[in-house]
Amino acid sequence: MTERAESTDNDPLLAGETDTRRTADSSERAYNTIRKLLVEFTLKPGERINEVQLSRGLGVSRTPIREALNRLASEGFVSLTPNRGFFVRNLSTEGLLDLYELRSIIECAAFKLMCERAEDSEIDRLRQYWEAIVDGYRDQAPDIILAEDEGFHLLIAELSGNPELVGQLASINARIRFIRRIQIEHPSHDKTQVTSHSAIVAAAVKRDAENGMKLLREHIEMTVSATQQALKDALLRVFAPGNGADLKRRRRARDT
Amino acid sequence: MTERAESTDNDPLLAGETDTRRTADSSERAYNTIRKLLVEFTLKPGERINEVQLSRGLGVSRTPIREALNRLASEGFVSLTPNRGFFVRNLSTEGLLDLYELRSIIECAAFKLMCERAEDSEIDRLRQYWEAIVDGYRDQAPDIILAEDEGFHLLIAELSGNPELVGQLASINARIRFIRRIQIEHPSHDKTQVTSHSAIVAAAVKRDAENGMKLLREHIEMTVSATQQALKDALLRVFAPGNGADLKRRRRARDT
DNA sequence: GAACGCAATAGTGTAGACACTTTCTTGACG
DNA sequence: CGTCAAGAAAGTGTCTACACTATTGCGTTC
Repeated sequence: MTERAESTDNDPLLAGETDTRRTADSSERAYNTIRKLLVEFTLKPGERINEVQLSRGLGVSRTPIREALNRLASEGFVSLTPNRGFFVRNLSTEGLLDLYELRSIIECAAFKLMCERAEDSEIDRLRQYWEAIVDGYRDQAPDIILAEDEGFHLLIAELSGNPELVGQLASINARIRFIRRIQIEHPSHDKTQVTSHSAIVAAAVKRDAENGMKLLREHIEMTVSATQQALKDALLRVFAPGNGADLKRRRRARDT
Repeated sequence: MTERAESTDNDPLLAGETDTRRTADSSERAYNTIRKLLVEFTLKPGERINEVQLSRGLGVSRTPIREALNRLASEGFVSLTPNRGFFVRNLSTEGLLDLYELRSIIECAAFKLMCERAEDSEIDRLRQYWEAIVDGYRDQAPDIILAEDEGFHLLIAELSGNPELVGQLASINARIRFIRRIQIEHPSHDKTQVTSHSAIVAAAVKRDAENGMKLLREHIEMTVSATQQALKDALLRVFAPGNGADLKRRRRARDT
């Protein structure tokens, strides 16, 4: 998924850009809005998406809604079954593990390639990026931490020199972002990320691919278990017994 | 124990489905048809896609055409610029290398995971798959070779136990399929794949992750250079000066 | 009282129309 | 002659309408 060519003429190479579509208007706004609804669990996992209702809510017709949903389907947020419509895809604990595993694979590969190919000045850019934010890191708002963290890892991907890796990582990030946010806000969130990142930067400077990959792998794995717990709590909260009013008519629970 | 919290009915498990869309009708057919047009270079790299023309050609309205194009955009086949429409994305030589690199990363990781996790019976499934086709492999039609080859590599991804890897690989395959076909049909195509695959199977049986990954990496890298030449020839053929009839109005030839 | 079938309702899938933007054409002006 | 401008043509983005499918609700039968 996902790249997009930007402007005008066809920029010849597959422009490593990261996000593919830009419908400027309703369609784009619909995409962003619906994505937010998904990310914030306003649209709940397993739930059927009512296009008409959504289109009323957003004040546009069903056409841009459907375009946005199609895009979200390609990106794995929702699924579409023939004559029944779109459903919110639910990321189970298991699916989450798979995604994190993929992320680990991509990031480790990116780190290795970065060590092999990046200019010294580029590596230095990574160092600078981290040093610029490391001090206030712990104290930021969750959204800021999240953005800075994603930025750090994305920068590694960029320095790998392979735009496809950037695209992949960005796409993965988008899918697990809501969970990461939940995890960051969760009481169990420890701030060892700071030391992890510093160590990773150090490995990069030394171009020690092996060690850096190991650190990355551990860094990612470390968050997984915490995230699992956070996810479980979040799902419990969203589907807490007693607020059944939300799920008006859910007789058939088979989804995805 | 673990998941299966009490969210009661809607069990939150993600059905690890891999592919998400299924529009059954015009939209699905449009998707397949357009994708074929792209893969076969009927729609040429850099070219602007005319929705009206396409919809006439397929005998449907623009609505399903646009849905298909949106999907193809998310998958990287085409790009969309705001008020100008969809363009055929052109895979440059450089972009091709990036894609192959990504493929190599995914496949190697999948192989390793397979070695770690797969049941013996599953590994045997891989062996059987290959043995069943190895004999007639060289003599098949290009499309068959391609499908069998993809099937082989996809099976490895499946045996990794991570559906995300399967999805990623499938998506990559789709994007480079047309080039692979060109390469298979190209005179330079040597059939060393047979021995490569056999060696990879052997490594899998021995669960020798290191060696298998090395073989895979070489196997993929080996095809890259051949493919590059094949791609160059193909582009030359498609854009050959003198067949301007095809491109009715291409005043701006600035592409690729 | 429960299962079945049929009508009514809700919802998706596609078509066609219209508004607005981009692109092309033509003609005037330097 | 070349440049620019204005109008015409082509094309996209979105809306509304309608057909067809799935779902719900109700009445009938056993």
